[in-house]
Amino acid sequence: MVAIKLPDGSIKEMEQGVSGADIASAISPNLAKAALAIEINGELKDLTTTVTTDSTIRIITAKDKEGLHILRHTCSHVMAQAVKELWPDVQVTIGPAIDNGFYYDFSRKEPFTTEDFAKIEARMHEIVKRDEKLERIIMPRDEAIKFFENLGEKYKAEIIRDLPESETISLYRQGSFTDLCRGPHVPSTGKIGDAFKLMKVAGAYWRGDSSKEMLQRIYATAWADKKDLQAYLDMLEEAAKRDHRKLGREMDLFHFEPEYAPGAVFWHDKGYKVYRRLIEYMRNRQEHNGYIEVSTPRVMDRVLWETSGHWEKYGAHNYSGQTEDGKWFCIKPMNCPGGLLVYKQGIRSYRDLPLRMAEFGKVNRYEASGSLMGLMRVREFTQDDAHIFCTPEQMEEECITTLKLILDIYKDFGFNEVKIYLSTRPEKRIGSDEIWDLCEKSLANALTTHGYAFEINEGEGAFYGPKLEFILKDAIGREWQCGTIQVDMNLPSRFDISYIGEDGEKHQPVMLHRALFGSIERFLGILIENHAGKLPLWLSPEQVVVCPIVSEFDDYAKEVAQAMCKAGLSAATDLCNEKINYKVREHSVAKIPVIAVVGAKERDNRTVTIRRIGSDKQEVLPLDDLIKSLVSEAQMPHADE
RNA sequence: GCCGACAUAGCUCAGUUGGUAGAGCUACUGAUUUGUAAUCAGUGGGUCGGGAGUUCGAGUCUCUCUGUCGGCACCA
Repeated sequence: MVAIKLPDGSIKEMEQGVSGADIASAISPNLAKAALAIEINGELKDLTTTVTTDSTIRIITAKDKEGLHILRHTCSHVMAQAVKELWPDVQVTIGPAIDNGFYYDFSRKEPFTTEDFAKIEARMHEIVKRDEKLERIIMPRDEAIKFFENLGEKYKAEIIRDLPESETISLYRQGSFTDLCRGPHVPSTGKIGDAFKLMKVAGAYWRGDSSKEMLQRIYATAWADKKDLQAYLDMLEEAAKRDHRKLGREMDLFHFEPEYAPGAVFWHDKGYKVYRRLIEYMRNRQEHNGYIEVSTPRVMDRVLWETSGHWEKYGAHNYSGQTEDGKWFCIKPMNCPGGLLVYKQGIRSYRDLPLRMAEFGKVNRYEASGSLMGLMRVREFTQDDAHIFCTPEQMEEECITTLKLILDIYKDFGFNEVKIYLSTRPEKRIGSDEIWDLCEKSLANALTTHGYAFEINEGEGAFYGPKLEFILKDAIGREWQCGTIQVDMNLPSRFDISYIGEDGEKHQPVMLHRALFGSIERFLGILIENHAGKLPLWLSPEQVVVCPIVSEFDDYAKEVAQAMCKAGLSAATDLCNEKINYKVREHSVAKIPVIAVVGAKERDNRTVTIRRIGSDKQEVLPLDDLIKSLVSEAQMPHADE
């Protein structure tokens, strides 16, 4: 007998060799039906796995995060099976579960079309109905390679060849389809249900390597039930409505000129107001947190980037050209050399450190055409950049101070959930392993000792040093990378900067790069999507529009708007000859935060009826009170620090 | 950059098997003076992304360039 410990703490004595399925049945028939897998001593296993020693177990269903993941993974096998049944000459590669669903990469000459989706889905439903058992097969490596080669599946054979010798080779078979897979999987295809949907087809490189051939990836979404599926589809629809490119046009914030300036923003009056407001906010926060601000040239000699090492790595992505005198200039892709040259003016003492040097620098990078995306990825953008020069001893504290400032600033924009990643040394890098060890450790230490949770992004650091990355979660759960703090062990030596220490000797300072918004353009895009265009009052380019019911009240409307403007609000009037319904619709679409309506009642009582964006409630307020409360609401956070 | 889809009026889109471009909204003009998401009527607006080819004839077919979208790769 073995002792089976269940999640509620109870212990069941069961026969040795009892399977996960047996345990589920012993607990309840409903659980047996819902069971997808079993967790034995923290490890996820197939339901057919037998328990031979005393163990703590948990039966996994589609209600569990892990269960859904397994269901999606099996669903990807079902999709591959469907594709193989329909087009036997297609080769299969990999098909993992991902957030919200799964994908599978296929190798096939003809492109899959969305018309094929209906066929594939129909076949998948058929396979689910067949309720084929998934069988785990362990195979010796050579035999497995031969097995897949005989099937003509060269990608699978390649994967097995590259697996470490120690790895057990497991295959999963359902009906006529067998796939190389670690597992675990649901016991039979019937468990998948019908809450899945093929979403899109896209290209993807074999093994994620752009030098290798391109495969066809089919993305699909899968859920425990139809209700969850529908909720997900609704969320996507909601996200599409928030698309900043669409809202940017509707709100008259900015536009692009794909022909003349691909990937560069033309800010309109209103959009530029928000842009300036963001800088104003950041400038204020920086000034109160010990920063100085500089401005350095946008066009500088290419030699600077050769010195920094960036030319070698990113030369092709720079905008540059030769002038008549034979010099080769470069539009700056980053602000660092400018900052360094400012630092190098005069002799720095340890007393000057930490020196926090900010710059709202406009930079240009020739990003790959396929990577451009609205405001989120552009070829010309403004960094809220800063370089912090400090002594090695100050580094940890500077990191923490900066980190605290970042989190505090995000809060002002309503982002309370922020993930922190520590990105460690990439394959291609400079600097000795000892220095990398030191920098990575001190970043990790700083986080741990101050109680910040973080995850490691293996190999994702910059070539010159590790970095912390800050990822915001927006109102509909999407994640956006914004701020970063980077330790630079490259530039201080390459530009030979120094400070005079207490000992009277020259020392090399540590250099930190940090950006909190990251790019003003991108951050603004994120704000638009997060708020679905309904920016908070303090960021809104137009805060109030005053609409008279009929032209008789134009004068009062003007008076109201004037009083508001005088109080520092941005208020306009809409005196056009339209019904109030039309005006309300018009300004709601334009996302004006406050629509103020005035008619006889209002004029006679010196009141205003307001309607806030996103609400259909009306509120009547005395003019003076309204102005007072709007002025206070429109106050920029920390304005009075 | 790579794979796929797409590019028609300011915006959203229609345009049958190739036969010479259409709607709604916007804009403009007029009427209407209206109490919380579209008042009515009229008018204007397009070398169908650029270039080349096939054809008697191309928005429609082919090639090419540019760009956009969805991914991949990249992201100092």
